Amino acid sequence: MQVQDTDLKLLRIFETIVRCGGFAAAQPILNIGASSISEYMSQLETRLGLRLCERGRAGFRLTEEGAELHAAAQRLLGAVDTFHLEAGALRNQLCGVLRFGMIEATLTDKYSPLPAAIREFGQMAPEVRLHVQIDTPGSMEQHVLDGRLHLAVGPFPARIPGLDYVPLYREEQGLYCASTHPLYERASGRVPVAVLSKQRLAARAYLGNQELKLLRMPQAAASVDNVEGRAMLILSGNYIGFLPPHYAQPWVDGGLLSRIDPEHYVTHLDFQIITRKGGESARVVLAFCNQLQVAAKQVSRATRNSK
Amino acid sequence: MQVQDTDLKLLRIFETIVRCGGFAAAQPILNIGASSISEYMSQLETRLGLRLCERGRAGFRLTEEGAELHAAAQRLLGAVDTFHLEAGALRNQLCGVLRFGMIEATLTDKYSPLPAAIREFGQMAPEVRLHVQIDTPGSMEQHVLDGRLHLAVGPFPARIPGLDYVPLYREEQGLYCASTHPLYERASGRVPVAVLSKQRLAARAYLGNQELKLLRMPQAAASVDNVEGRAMLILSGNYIGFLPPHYAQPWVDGGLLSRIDPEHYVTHLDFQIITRKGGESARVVLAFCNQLQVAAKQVSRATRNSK
DNA sequence: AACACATTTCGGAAATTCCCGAAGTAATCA
DNA sequence: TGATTACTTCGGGAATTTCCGAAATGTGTT
Repeated sequence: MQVQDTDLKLLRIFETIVRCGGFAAAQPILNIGASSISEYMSQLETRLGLRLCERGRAGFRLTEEGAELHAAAQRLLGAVDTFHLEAGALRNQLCGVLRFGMIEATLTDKYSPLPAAIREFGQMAPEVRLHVQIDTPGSMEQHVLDGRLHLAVGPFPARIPGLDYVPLYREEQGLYCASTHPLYERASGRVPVAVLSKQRLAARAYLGNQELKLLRMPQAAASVDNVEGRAMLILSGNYIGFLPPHYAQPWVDGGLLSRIDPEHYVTHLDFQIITRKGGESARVVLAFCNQLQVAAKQVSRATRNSK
Repeated sequence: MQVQDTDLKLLRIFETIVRCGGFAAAQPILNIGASSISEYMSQLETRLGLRLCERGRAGFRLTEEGAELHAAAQRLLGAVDTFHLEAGALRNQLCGVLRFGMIEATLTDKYSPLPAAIREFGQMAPEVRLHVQIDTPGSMEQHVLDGRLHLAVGPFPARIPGLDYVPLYREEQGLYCASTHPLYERASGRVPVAVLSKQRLAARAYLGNQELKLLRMPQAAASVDNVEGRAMLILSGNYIGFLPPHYAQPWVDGGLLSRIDPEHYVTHLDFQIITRKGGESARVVLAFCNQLQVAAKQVSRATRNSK
């Protein structure tokens, strides 16, 4: 096989099919007929000498090799986007596709600088298209390292050499329990650590044992990196867990959740920007990082004033 | 502009032209007519909206943007090669283009594991084509980081986070002066540091002040990363400097160079393999690294036995 | 068994790409 | 000044690519 110029098109088509989860779903997006899609896919498989996916009436499923090739294709297409950004920068134009990652449940945080930064950046560089990906910190670190993402925003407790970290803002984290939980009645008052440490905690895997140490627990009863999943476990009444207040508020208002001892159990998650070290970042990436930092400062100033 | 599939071909052509140093020289290598080359280049320039090079009877010269775009193109083409290696590995075949870098003047070193490793690797993976680049350590570090090279072999005194270092072998370094140098007559005997430190040293920039410290010198009289250039300065009679004995030997035999106090001024350069950290290295890269290590062990064993 | 659905195969028309040679231009060399 | 070199422009034919629709295939569903 030879990765020739034409193969880029095949890879792009493959990537879209995977993203859509099947030929049929990709058809309107690729805007070509079903027969063409089928032909391109078998062409790609022939070139690679690999079966990439099972398909047919039974449904669409990537083979193991298909999944790996998909990751490799994303890295390559990421490199193409990076080239595009760099070429645009040489023309003193900001254009191309900026790929960035963020963790979920930051949308409802009114202190998040992301919306403001995106608005400003969009006005400054209307030619730049954004590709946003919602993912876990660990996965985003990987993707920034291998070029699939240009940058990512989230809490990154580990410090990976090869990445640059820039502090951005903090998000408050409160400890919550459900109305059906034994602690619910006494939640608003003082709750000693000794009591807490006997509870079952739904912890975040990506924070390591940070949460456990704070609550003096030996181990987590459950670990979920997803906020929605964690909220579900807490709402079940079997677990306590940390949530961002802005996310928990609707349930607190509805009487389904209560914050446990807000005086004593406040922690903060430090949100950072990560970018790849070494590879001379395209100007667009720098511009966006800059916008993020400016927005973060504005938000924090506004917050202080309103207090 | 859009980086479309076709543009990869244009970039490849551009890269070849730059490597050849002109349209005319690239013509036989690309195997297409002069008119086609000209058309492709203006097509690329139009797409990018940039003038990439000056050409004409006056000679070929990259513009500033052209040079930057060339680097960006190399990174992109490097990513394509990497994809190719990864795709080949999924098929359990070792194929594609392996890009590796080395410093000059290791060819004449009979203790270098490179020739043996390349021979073995070539038999093991005949489908893999090698792209070899001779460069300075600093530049190779950069190129491994940004994906233009898969690995490099050389002395890397700095430890850059984001790179993996594997020790490979050591190269002896002797201190030399020319027959026209004041020290020549007494070179073979004991030469105190106090005398040496008054000499003018042709040092290697990439070693920092490592050589200077050894000789107790405040600063280098000249710095050249190139062995040939350093040899030239030493042969001029105005400088002393370190050279690998295998490289200096022909001049020593011809009475033009002499090694200074070999008993006391022996140093070693530790050659290492560098690869990129994090990006899951293609199996081919790992296989080649492995071959290098095996060859290094064999060479060192053979050396010990012959002593 | 009949049907619906997702994909594949096939043939072919339209569009595009590839690349050449001939003629032209501009700068240097003799 | 004229020859030479290095590239550019233009026209056009051959080859390839692109993509469609019609028919075929195979597999779950009813």
